[in-house]
Amino acid sequence: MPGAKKQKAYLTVKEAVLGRIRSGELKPGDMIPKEEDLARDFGCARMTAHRALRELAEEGVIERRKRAGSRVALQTGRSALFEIPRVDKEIEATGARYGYRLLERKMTQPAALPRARLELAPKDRALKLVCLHSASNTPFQLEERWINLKAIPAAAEESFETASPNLWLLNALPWSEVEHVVSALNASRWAAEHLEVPEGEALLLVERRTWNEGGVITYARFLHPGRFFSLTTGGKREMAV
Amino acid sequence: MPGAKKQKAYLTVKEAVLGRIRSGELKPGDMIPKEEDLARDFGCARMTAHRALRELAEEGVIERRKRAGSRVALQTGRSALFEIPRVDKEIEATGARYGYRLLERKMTQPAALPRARLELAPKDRALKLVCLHSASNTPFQLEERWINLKAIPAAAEESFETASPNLWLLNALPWSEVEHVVSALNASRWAAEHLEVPEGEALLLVERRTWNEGGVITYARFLHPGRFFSLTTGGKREMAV
DNA sequence: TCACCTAATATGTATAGACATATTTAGGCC
DNA sequence: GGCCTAAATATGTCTATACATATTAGGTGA
Repeated sequence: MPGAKKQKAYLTVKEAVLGRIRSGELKPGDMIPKEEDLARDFGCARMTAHRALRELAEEGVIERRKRAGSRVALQTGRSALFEIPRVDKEIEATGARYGYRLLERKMTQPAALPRARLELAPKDRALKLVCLHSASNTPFQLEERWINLKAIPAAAEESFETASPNLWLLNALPWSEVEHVVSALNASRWAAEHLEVPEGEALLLVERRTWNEGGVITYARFLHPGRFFSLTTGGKREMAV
Repeated sequence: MPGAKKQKAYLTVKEAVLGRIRSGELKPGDMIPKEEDLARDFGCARMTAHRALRELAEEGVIERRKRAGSRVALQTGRSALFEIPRVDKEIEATGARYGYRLLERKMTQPAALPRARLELAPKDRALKLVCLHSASNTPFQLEERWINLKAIPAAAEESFETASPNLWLLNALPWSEVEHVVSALNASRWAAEHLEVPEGEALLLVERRTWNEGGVITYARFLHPGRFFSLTTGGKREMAV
């Protein structure tokens, strides 16, 4: 064919199999030809067919077992992946001006909930910060953060007047594991004032904990007006081609 | 070493590099040895080192460019991945009894918002369903769904009295693309009654659209009491080993 | 019949070598 | 100096082959 351009062989195989699944020719539970057959059919090496199927398995489209072969995955309606956008990038992407303000900074014995999240002993102290992120002077995110000083003593020396805790911690820490939990709650009087919304307004709450080898480093609560913030995924996005 | 068990070579390389990043030895922006050197250092083939680095790149830990080499990724605080659990599985996992009830079913010209989401013409009709999912008689999820009958005429014949639209559509459709949007909103009187929460309570709203080659098949709004439903990710989870 | 062993089979990992591709560097020309 | 070209280089893909590993199927004997 004149217009046909050469494609990566493993993508050719991958898309062919995916196409047969999407068209309905192969239904959930159906067997997929074995690597050897695919290789023969498409005129490629088994390793090439193997890569195609491996990626489909990593994406959850098919399920594979040694000796038993490969089948179309059963739970098509399985978990969707979401992304939490970075606040500053998100704001700047819309053309708005990103603003940051430190509202509170104190060394304190955290309340029961943050203390439990930080896995601290009852009398331990932590650094509490409250910050407001805004887009062109409109409040966008209210951040409450507790930092475990035993994990990063250096944080006690930092004012956080201009640098957001998030950025500072990213530079200060070598690496870490993260946990996120998303839920909804009604705006307290305090949150409502800072976010400039009515009391009781529905807010999206993102809680984040970050770990080191040593234990929990920081626990943060991000509050967003529901109308401003959403997590999105998918959107007719095709597989990477 | 006596206790040392043989590990997959590509994981040995992958974890070694990841360890140097986590320990802080390699910081964001730092160069990573080229595949050839890693292969020599670890006594493996270049393909093996290649796979280790490829996976790290797929996970976003490092960034790679031809000729320019590989570096530790800059934005460590980048997007987190979330999972939306499947309602029925989620409920049954807690030991509770999953319940489903159809509250409403009618053929209608959808309101402006759902019509726009379905990308329908002004006079087009769609099938509207309202369903309640519950866990041991406690309302858990209120589902409003619109189905594009031009995309699946067969839906008009289905009562949906016992089978939830989600399951029915999964069986009826060959394959599809999906978009999700998550946000928070205050419970309307109507939603509050069905979910048995006070009016104005913060709810988590998940909107979902599903596509075919033909276009949008269905648009659904899932409402959850904020206290009941949360999306989680991470949780000190280590890389797949 | 059933427990157990063995063979067959499909996927999983590893290797070495080849060529393709993108990008930077260096050289040469004006 | 500025611009173009060519070489150098690191990653990306592909092949062919080999062996490892998990699982199923079949057979064997108590």
